[in-house]
Amino acid sequence: MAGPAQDKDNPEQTEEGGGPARRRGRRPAGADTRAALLAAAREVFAEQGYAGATVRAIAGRAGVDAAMVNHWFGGKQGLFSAVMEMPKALDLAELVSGIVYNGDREPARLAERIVRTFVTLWDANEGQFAALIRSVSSQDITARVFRDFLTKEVLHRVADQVGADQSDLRASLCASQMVGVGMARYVVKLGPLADASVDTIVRAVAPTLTRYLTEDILG
Amino acid sequence: MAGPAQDKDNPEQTEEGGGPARRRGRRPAGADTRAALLAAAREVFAEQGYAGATVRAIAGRAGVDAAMVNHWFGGKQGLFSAVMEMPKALDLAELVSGIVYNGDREPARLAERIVRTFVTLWDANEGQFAALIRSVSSQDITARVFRDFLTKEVLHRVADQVGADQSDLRASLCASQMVGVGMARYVVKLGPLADASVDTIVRAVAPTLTRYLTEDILG
DNA sequence: TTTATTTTTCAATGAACGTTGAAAACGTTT
DNA sequence: AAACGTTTTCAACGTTCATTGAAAAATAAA
Repeated sequence: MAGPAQDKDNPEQTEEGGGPARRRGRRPAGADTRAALLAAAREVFAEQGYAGATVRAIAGRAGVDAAMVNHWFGGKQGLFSAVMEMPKALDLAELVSGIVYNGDREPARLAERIVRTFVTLWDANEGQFAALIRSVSSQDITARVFRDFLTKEVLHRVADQVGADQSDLRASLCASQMVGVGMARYVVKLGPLADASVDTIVRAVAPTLTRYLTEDILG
Repeated sequence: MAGPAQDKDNPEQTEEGGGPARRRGRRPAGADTRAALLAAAREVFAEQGYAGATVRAIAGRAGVDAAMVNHWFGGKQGLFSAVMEMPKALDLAELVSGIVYNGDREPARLAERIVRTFVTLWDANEGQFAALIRSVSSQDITARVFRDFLTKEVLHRVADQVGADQSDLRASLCASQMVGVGMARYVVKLGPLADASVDTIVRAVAPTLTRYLTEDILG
């Protein structure tokens, strides 16, 4: 990453557009440095992976000195652990609640709601899905944390809605198809799926989820 | 990555188990340093990502000096580009030929052959699928190269087998479900799919591919 | 054989990395 | 108001990184 001809290091410290140079010492009350570091770290780790993310870049985005990482989290690894124990879970969890606890438990419409909600959400936040995949595939412990979260907060709720047997397997199959669509549309950017409208994807994929939720899957 | 207490740097140079210390200068004929670097780089980039992979680690695994990366590829980026332009395509391409050019074009059996072949292959080579995903999601140009390869060498061949309309979309949907199964089984390691037998996965997933290949997908 | 060219390792370079200790600024307690 | 503890930046440290130039060894050409 080093070398003679390299033009990185754009300042981009915080939102203050060229205010007075920050003096040394404790800042005025109200600044939650710890939270700012957590938020910045979540972004940078997702964008760059663990090795690619530098402490200086994270601190820079949070608008504080790199030494604060050591002071608050004991080092880069500690910050990473802290990020992983709070993986921005609320948004997704609330989203799933909105899909599932709806009064309408008819499987075909439940499936359609799942597909449409997630594709619409991922379409709106360009790059969010790819960042999630990068994060999950970059380190083993990330995958473990994500799996625990997904199982507890999402799959079990979907499985509870369908009265069928093998509900865990059924919910996992649904998740696998949704992740596959995301990989094809946002990461690999396969033409036919990347260019398709939300409606097209719903028409194509929702029946697959319906089948996973209702039909006999084993012998 | 630096720090006071750190115990890395296990030699692990090449396969020669402690032979005479290699002398300086050109080595005897027959040693294809360029190819050795390419092979080592493919492994290390897949395992560590672009930022995590060091030139020293790659050269060490190839059994040569780190300076050879500059001599043969102009630097780390050049080596990465060279790796990506030859993404170990032959294995997968030949595999697909075996699945597709089989005489048996009946969609349901074609779908079953696809699912069984890929899951069996990925099961046999533990970590191969995860390494592929890490590689594809780590950098944009990797995703582009992989997409071009997948479209040309795999999807078009599958699409040619089914005489239906929208064959590109159909093949892409099949690929999305297979990638999703791989993510769930090998990367996130979702229990129900990670623990399931190959037969179970075939019974659950193959009908999905059959539907993508045959049924009316657009209203 | 002598000369030239290519291939390889070695040693060194400057940059960037994570980390640390001390000093400075702020809030809190006495 | 004075003392104390906490928070923050700064400056520096040692390490590791990618890269480079020169020397050494092998092959190729003369």
